[in-house]
Amino acid sequence: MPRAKYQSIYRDMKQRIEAGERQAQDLLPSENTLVGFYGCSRNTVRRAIAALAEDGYVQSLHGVGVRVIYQPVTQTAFSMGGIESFRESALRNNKVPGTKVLNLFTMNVDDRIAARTGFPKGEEIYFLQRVRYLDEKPLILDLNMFLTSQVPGLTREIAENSVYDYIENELGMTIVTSKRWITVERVTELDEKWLDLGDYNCMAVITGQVYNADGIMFEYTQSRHRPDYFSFHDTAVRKKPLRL
Amino acid sequence: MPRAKYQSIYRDMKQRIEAGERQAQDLLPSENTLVGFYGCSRNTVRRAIAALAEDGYVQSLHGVGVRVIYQPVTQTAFSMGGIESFRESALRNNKVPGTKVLNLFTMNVDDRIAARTGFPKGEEIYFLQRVRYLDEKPLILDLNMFLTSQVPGLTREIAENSVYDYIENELGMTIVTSKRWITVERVTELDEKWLDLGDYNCMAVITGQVYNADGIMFEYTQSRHRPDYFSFHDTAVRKKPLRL
DNA sequence: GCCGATTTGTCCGTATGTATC
DNA sequence: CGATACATACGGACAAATCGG
Repeated sequence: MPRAKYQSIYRDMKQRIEAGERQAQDLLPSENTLVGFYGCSRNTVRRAIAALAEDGYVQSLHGVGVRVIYQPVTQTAFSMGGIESFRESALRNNKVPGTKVLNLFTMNVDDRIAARTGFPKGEEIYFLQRVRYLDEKPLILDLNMFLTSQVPGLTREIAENSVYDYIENELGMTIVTSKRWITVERVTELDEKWLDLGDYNCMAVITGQVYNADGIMFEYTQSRHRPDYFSFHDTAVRKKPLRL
Repeated sequence: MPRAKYQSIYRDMKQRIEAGERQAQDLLPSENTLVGFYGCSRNTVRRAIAALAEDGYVQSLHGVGVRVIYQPVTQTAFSMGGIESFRESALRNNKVPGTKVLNLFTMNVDDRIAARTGFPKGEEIYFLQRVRYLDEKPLILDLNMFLTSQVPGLTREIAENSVYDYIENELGMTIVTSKRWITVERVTELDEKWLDLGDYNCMAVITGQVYNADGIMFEYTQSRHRPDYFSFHDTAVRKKPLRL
């Protein structure tokens, strides 16, 4: 699968850390040692290490070594990170995913939608609304808009399973980048109608734009989560000590 | 400041994009062209491009080129991204920051705090609670715990300004990695006491652990945001099309 | 459909700088 | 000071994807 050498090294190192071969605070073998172990150049080892650092698994310490900072997570709520489909996230969290399609139709982008989503006015889009279940509980209200020119042939049946699976495997499109932002918004009538909210009057909302390999924004998403089952994870690396 | 060549190239390219020299959808000059322009090796150009891609400014397209996908953001709410101090974020968002210290004392980590934060039991910590203002409005309730062994000499005065500034510039400690997660929680009495919440019964909560260059988790943070002024941004790159 | 030019992706070897101990 | 380890940079080679003729 990972044809690139640095990727297989990255995966191997990652698995070793997850397996507990190196505990938090331990130093990895030096880069030069790893060069010998994996039979590759130092550049290649460094790429693998850089990828682990981005995942928050290790951190490089100049003149010292590479320290493991990975700690197994204690999972509670449904967590999302990276670009993942609902199905992928659900399975990663050991939940049984379910989907009910509320609406699926095509329409043209008007001024209001153009301003909100960033789609060009006049473009034809699919408008898709779904309720997402985890272990039978309705937790998420999803709104998706796809450019029909980019995602043709979308059906209710596909929407009930994985649209991303369809996009990537059937249409052969490559999803590359997504921009997302998280906000907290008031519950709407739709939220209350389809989800079990108790007395919460807020929802956790993930809004996003997804770009394909052509650099075209082909999807706009809004995912409204029940607050008590929402968790978003992130690891960040401080680049430059900003001076203010 | 950026002594590394690839960083100054990164900054230059970034500024040019922000200045509108290249619009979204445009292709950058090819890597080889940039090698000539900046007088460096191809690897160095590629590092700068990789950094721009992580920022969501460009995306590389195999066999095609590097496409600009940066679009100037329409700022509404207060946004936080990367590892930034409150002051840094506030200034970046053109707001006037203010701080009121509610509590600052030392204590020892008990079982309950150890379980919640990940600090070792028995360690001495600073316990700091603050209200954060933006343009005079109380919007954020901050809770910080610092290992006193790592952040000695913390005073009320420092807490009223930037603790991070103190840590990095006075103590000379380098902040490297942070893990954060975002959740939505019910309002507490403290939230209601110090913030103007209207009838919101939820808060956006950013919880995080911060590691220094020694790989020691020296800070635990909980930042409780008023929902209508909360926004968290993220760009993600899909690495491998997961097969399920 | 094939071929060749262009462009990005991967990998290597080497040299030098810099931080730590 | 010297040894070790990571950081940066260069130059070259080949692979893989894209696009036009």
